[in-house]
Amino acid sequence: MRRTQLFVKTRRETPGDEPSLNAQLLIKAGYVHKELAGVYSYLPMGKAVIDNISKVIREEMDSIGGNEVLMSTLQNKELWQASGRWDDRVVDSWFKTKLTNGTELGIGFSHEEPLTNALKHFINSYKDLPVYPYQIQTKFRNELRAKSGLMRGREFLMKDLYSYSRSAAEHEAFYEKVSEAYLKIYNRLGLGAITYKTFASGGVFSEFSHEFQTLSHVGEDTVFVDEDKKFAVNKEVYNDETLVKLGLDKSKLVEQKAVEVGNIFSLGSKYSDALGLYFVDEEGEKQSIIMGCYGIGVSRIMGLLAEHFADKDGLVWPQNIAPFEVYLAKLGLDPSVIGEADTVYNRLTERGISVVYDDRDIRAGEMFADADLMGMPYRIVVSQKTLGTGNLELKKRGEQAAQSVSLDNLVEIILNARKY
RNA sequence: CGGGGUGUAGCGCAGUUGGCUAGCGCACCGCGUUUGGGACGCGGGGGUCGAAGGUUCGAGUCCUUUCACCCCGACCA
Repeated sequence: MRRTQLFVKTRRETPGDEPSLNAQLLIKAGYVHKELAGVYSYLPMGKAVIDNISKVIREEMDSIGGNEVLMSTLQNKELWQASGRWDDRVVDSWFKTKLTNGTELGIGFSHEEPLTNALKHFINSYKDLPVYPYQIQTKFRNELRAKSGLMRGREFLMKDLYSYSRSAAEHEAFYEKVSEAYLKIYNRLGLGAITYKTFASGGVFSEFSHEFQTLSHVGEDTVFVDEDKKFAVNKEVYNDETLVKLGLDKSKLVEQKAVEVGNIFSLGSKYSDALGLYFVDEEGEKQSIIMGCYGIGVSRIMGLLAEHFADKDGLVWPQNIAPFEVYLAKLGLDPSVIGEADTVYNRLTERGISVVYDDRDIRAGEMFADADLMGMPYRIVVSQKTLGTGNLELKKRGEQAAQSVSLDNLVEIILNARKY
């Protein structure tokens, strides 16, 4: 994309009402627009980052048998009354609204009830199970206090997967598969080394659950990490009895701040029974369905990545997450420079490399500052100087030195650097 | 929801014990000079000072109410 066709503009100054680094950087660099406290809109590059994160998640969900769906945001009150979750005393983060005729509606904060209800049209026999629907969709939660930029919003993007299994054993096996898929996702997002599967409280319907916690000084959670076992325990459930049960050595645990980037729950048959979703087994007997739910905060991860991969000059995206792999800077208005930059832009684009081409008539310093702030992994410069060498100038974001390389080499370097 | 802070141009801010035409920087428009790390000069446009009400000859400034944003806490299936 040409910079002259990209409507966003970077800012020099930090927004005064955003103390969190992730929101500061993403607003300054033109990735998001703040609508309200805890409510952000995604501008073109922010949308691209969301899509790139979603792509990783989607591929891993599909690989374990996920079926992607997109559920409605407006919710039927009766379904939630069936499970006992309509009452504000049970779920205090509801947003609710009304039809003009007075009928109350909910605005979805999760989707166990409507999804389970919809599946009643398709699940009858043991032959129809197991199934694993998931979606990447906007969730609404009326948090008392939004904070930490994109990391804790009232409206946010979440991947939610639900499993419907025929038995506890079948459920447990899938729960483990999801856990492994989650670790792959965090690896591919560049967070693998600092993300830990974490023992946590189970909420209402099960004794325990597992969270995935990424170590970060901006985290709201406290966990105790066993580095060797790559496992952690949330402070909420940290006690001697739990440590014994988990086989952890208290002396090896280190207390750390962390961001919850995922959570997996066993739900038993609470929702399937409440909504009347059953199956008939081989003997013709009606049986309960065992459910699980598995969440990943997509927009929260975007905030975390922005916060984690940054330096004093701005964002530093991993190559598979960056909205563009290349920031192509054309210096000056000399026709031969413009011609060469156009050629480079076309060649890279033809090879499937995503490029933002800064074709504006501005000074070099301003372009470089923008390139750094926006955080694309590669910066390529075309100028009178590079024309003289016959090569192009390539600089990786985060490194000081630039190198002089041919267009063909440059394409190879960028394509070979793709890890996933 | 308790406590604290802040609302002045798109953004960041200043505005004295109430005083005359509400300022500065960035951004934006025009002209010129510049041109490899956010250039400079000259000229210009943009404001119901968060909102409502009140006190006063006079309110950005004082009072009341209210809304929003930020922080701490509580909360976070």
